[in-house]
Amino acid sequence: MRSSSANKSSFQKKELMNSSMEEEEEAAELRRGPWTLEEDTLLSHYIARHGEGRWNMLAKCAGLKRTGKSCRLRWLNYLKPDIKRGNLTPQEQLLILELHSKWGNRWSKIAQCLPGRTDNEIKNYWRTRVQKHARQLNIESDSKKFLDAVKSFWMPRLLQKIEQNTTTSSSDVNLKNCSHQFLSNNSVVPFVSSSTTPLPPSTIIYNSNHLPKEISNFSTNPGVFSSEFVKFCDQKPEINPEKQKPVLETPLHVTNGNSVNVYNNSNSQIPDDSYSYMDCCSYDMEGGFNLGAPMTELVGNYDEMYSLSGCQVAEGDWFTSDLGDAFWNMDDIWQFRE
DNA sequence: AACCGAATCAACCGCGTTGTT
DNA sequence: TAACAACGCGGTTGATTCGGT
Repeated sequence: MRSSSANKSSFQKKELMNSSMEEEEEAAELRRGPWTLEEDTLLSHYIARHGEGRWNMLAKCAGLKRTGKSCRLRWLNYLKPDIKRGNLTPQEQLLILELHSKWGNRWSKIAQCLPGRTDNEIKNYWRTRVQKHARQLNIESDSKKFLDAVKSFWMPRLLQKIEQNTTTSSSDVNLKNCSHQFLSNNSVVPFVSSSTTPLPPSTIIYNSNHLPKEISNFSTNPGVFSSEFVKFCDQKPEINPEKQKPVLETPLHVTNGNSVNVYNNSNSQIPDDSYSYMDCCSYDMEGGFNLGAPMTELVGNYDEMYSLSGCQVAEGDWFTSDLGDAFWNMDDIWQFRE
């Protein structure tokens, strides 16, 4: 990338000087700072006609006095039609927290799991909201301590918020309105139910790398999907041997976006390698979802950290008192400006 | 109404990676 | 295989907005 002009002929040197002067002139002409409406229109129209890519050339051909880099960024972060505007939903926040705990600052990777959200937006969310609270608590935001606090207080609160939204929302809210399905190739598509049966809005299924293999082998009726909250973790928790097996009092229905699959204890359909990733689930047999129903027993070490319904925390943990209060009082976390 | 600090977020920058010649 | 261009990512900056006094 970095070239030296040493050992060049005088002709070459002259050429280089000319080209660098041209570059300087070009650079002087280049616009910086906020984009104008006119520039946005130029860029959008050009991409609509010619597609994206080759950004430097695109910038010139479109008549934009911007760097290719700047055009790319403007398109990806702002102009692209599928960009989602507005505040992050509790579901999205929850996902960010979980994925960040797994992948760290891999913003673009995290963004791939949140359709319509950009890496920049997620990065900003993390820095302005999450890190802010870490600072307030005098904890390093990348420390285990903070991670524990997030898992123990923040995530349950988000889950609670999701539950609350579920109760207050209409029962015929379809899952497609508020959730996404994470497919095995890591791409994410909005869930579109083939059924007219109302689906619970809080269902999240993600990181299907670890979804049971059986999922694709089931032939099922999509209309019977009724798990209230099903979540799979990509990160294998430390398993308490005595608690390894999830207790499914009723069959568990899991959707991969295309079909619904049923698991239960009796026929051991949940493969050993996958049930341990099951974080929590609850199920209402009757097709609706029953928020009053007890949660099915949690699996893995997360159950010692919290339960979905009660947000219980093991006694004696360092964060249960003062710090816990600090977290509980972070009401701004749950405020969503419209 | 004016000021000021904090919060937010769009945009920039540097650098590593990937693709092309 | 080297050189270069383009791309993409993560960190940082700075303009704008918000909220309190």
